[in-house]
Amino acid sequence: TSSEASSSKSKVIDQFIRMGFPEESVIKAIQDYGEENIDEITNTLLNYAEAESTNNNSNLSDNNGDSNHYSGLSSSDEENEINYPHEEGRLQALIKMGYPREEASIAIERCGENAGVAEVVDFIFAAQMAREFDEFYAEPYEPIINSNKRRACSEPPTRRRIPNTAMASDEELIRLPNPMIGFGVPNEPGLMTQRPVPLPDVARGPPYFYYENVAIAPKGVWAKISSKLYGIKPEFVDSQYFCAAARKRGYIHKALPWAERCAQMTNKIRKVLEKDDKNLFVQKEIIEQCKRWNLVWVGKNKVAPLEPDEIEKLLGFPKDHTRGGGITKTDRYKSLGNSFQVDTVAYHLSVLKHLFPKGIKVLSLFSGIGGGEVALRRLQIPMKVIVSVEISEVNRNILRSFWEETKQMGDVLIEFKDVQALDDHKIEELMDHYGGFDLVIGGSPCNNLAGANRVSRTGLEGDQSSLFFEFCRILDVVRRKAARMRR
DNA sequence: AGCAGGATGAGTCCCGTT
DNA sequence: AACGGGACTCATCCTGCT
Repeated sequence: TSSEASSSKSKVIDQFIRMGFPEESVIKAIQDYGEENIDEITNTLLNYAEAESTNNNSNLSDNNGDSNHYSGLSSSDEENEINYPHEEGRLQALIKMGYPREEASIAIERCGENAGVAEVVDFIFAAQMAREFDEFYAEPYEPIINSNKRRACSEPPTRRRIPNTAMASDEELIRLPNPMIGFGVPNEPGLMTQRPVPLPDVARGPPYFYYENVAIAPKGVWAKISSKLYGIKPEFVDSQYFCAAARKRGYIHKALPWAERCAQMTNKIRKVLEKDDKNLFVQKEIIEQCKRWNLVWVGKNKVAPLEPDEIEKLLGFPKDHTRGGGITKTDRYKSLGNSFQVDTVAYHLSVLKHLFPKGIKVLSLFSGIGGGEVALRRLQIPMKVIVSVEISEVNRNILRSFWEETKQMGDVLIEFKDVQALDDHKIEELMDHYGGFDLVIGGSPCNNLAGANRVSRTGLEGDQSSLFFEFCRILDVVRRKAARMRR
């Protein structure tokens, strides 16, 4: 903020501090490597962070308050953001930071006039990483840095050759990370794993899209999904890091299991608790059972299954979101069970906030009770257009009443019953009418993938789960049409 | 209809031991 | 490496009651 010369430097520092690294470490790393060697700095900082977390993770309070003002998503982000209103200003800043003029100006053009310098820098990084990713295809070496073995990635990126057979099997095997904390979680600055792999070139261009399904699917399913979605690697996250609901989803999210049928169990537990001898074993057993059946404490010695209201809250929906309009309790359980966890999705979608200040146009497939829409509203991203596809009537009613209640700016909510009814021609027509879509979002049916299914766990080709291919089809049409519209 | 209870089982991964 | 036990899972179907 003092002078322009120093502001470009502090920009780099700021960026790392915002990623959760201690300020002094950042400064030291930059002194050691020079601010242009971002990769080296990142590796060094990761090493520090790992050493820190293994040595002592208990004495966080010893730090004085000054050093931990890196509150991930807080509004201070916006205040620190230095906007260069004129293209020339931003270009100069980037060149000063050491980026080639040509690369910088392309990035500025692609990011639009409202983009801040930090965003443009992100874009350049992504482009650089994408190029490296391409090399991988030309000349095989280990593509994915295993998050659990950070040591392997903290070394300089030596390119180890691996046999071709390993390449083939890698396509089949997408390993679930443990723990599933995604690319980092609010209030846990130290935790960063499994950053989504840089986008392959084919995935570039609008619209953004967001796909979700159960993490623990039959073997090969996620590899197939990934290959159909431009080879982008899935991100696996457990919502327990965002709310009190612990479920593992691939993207990306998590919903609640069916846990309302356990009257017997609650009585058993009450009886046990009323006895005197509650030894350690019994206590452990009780906690175990509560977790298994998803019971909550509702009084002395009393546990109970979750009410729909409570599930609503856990999943991040507004109170009574699924209530009313003649909806039965069973239907509420069912609809909620199939939904997004709003906080988790909102965290992922938060990157869109500054990209669409004037509103976003969304194609929402398998909308359900509108988890994606609620997440966008939570982020205060105005929704100009929602085209929603949802087969269940009760769910469509819920989404419509949410829409009417919240009065989005465009007042446009178009509903379709069936993804298959949304044919290619219809999509193009809608895109012509509204000027394209900014985001395609949806989670396709998990029935035939979910472990709890005893009857028809038939995989991605199953009756319902095969609708995933409709997601791909629609996304592809939207992308190609968008490309044509840009010309 | 709506609701609650209960039976139904396998694929996958983790983690400890051999 | 290989093996085995344990834990886990956006489910489905049927029954019986109100």
